[in-house]
Amino acid sequence: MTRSITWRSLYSEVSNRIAQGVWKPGELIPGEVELASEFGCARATVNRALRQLAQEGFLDRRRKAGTRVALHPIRKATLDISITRVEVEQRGCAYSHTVLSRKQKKAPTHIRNIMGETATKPLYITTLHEADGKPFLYETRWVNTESVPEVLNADLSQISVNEWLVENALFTTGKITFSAANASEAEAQILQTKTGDALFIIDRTTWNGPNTITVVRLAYIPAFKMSTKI
Amino acid sequence: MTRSITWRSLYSEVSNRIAQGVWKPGELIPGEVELASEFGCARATVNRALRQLAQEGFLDRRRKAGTRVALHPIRKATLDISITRVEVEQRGCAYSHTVLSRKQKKAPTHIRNIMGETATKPLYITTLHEADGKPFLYETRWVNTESVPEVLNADLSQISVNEWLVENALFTTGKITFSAANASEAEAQILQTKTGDALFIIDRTTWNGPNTITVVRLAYIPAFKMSTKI
DNA sequence: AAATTTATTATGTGCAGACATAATAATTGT
DNA sequence: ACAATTATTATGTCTGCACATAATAAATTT
Repeated sequence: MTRSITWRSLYSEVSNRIAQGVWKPGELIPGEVELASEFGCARATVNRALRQLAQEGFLDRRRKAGTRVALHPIRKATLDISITRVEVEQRGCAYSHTVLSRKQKKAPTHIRNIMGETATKPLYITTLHEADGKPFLYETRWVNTESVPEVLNADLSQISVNEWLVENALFTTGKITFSAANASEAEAQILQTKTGDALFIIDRTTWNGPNTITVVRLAYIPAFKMSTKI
Repeated sequence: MTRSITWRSLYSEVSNRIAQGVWKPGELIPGEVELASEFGCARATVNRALRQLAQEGFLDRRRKAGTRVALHPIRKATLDISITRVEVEQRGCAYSHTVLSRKQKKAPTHIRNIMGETATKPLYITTLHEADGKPFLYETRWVNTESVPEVLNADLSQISVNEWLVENALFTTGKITFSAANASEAEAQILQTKTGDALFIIDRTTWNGPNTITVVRLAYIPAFKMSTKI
């Protein structure tokens, strides 16, 4: 018996037709029923392939209107946000970290605006993450002690806050902002670089439902690059 | 007749169980058959929901081994990489651009290493993209004239290279690198900022099959931030 | 005990058919 | 001419079933 068409092979075929310009941007491609008969497979199989391509931004699909090749192929770059230890280890480096400070205190206004006024006395922790013993990432973090009271008793010398939170505080949504900033004098000293050097910055806020869990700022060393395929 | 379970409702239910810790990180959750009977729906529906959750990094699924809640929920941050015009317009600003230079010349070594030695005399174009008339993004781009010879005749005053390439040169794969860099004297002047200011940098290379299409570096103004939800 | 083979099992995928839904086109009423 | 209503249609999704595949566990041989 001949192997039947797989949705992946159909996916490839459609990709190729787009890549080679057989179907041009903005153009309406044949409907699912027509493609199913062309390729001799079930409509569900066509649907699976086209849905995937649409999700990846290659196609625009709308009921009744049909399926078009994306006019402005909004490529989606997917960045894997993992814990810092894994990030360092994936670069083939030995990971270590040092807790620089840790205290409960009143948050400054801009943090209270994010965490809400109810978050009295959050925990403020600064950590230096190291790759092969050299500075890699300076993390400044506010943890809402009302959402995650157990953090006050956690031993953060063995496992970083970063990792502790991932395993102990679940979150449903988050917001990430990427930007660049000049290193302040303090940051430069901690990261062993020069004041004013351009640092790659990630600001991240995470929530579990309506409750803010943590607000964190990650300042990477100047040499840091974050790559992904599209 | 009662409405049947949708894969989205099942998706929500499973999300909640993870978020609320009913199913904890690393834990094995019930199999598809069992869930299907619990929720009174077909296995395909369960599969659809769990597959989606796995794709988003909440679950780890392996044949025979079953489905587990992700131990290190590697959150995937998805950035939409669209053309600059759209990016500016989405910020509610009026878009314009100025071609600063445009000539065919021998590429420097680091560009030839990427584009390949065959790419003789690529087109080098520098463009300033403006939001509400003010500098927004400085683009320096090398276009492989062997892959895309038509670019030599394109009128890039009305439509930016960026946009022209998206519509005229299809690409199958690409690589994006995000980093931070201090503005050079020339960059600072073009972006109307100060030398040394931290700029958010995106380097992007795109290919169509084995052929390099273009190598581009985007230097954003210091105030630039790139956000996404996770 | 170790290595190899065989069974088992949960997910992965394919099919045909049915109905749901959203968006558009055609029709009707004013 | 315009607005409101009614088809029409392509995608979206659910069902029930079957077989494929990968990974593990069990059984067997060496």
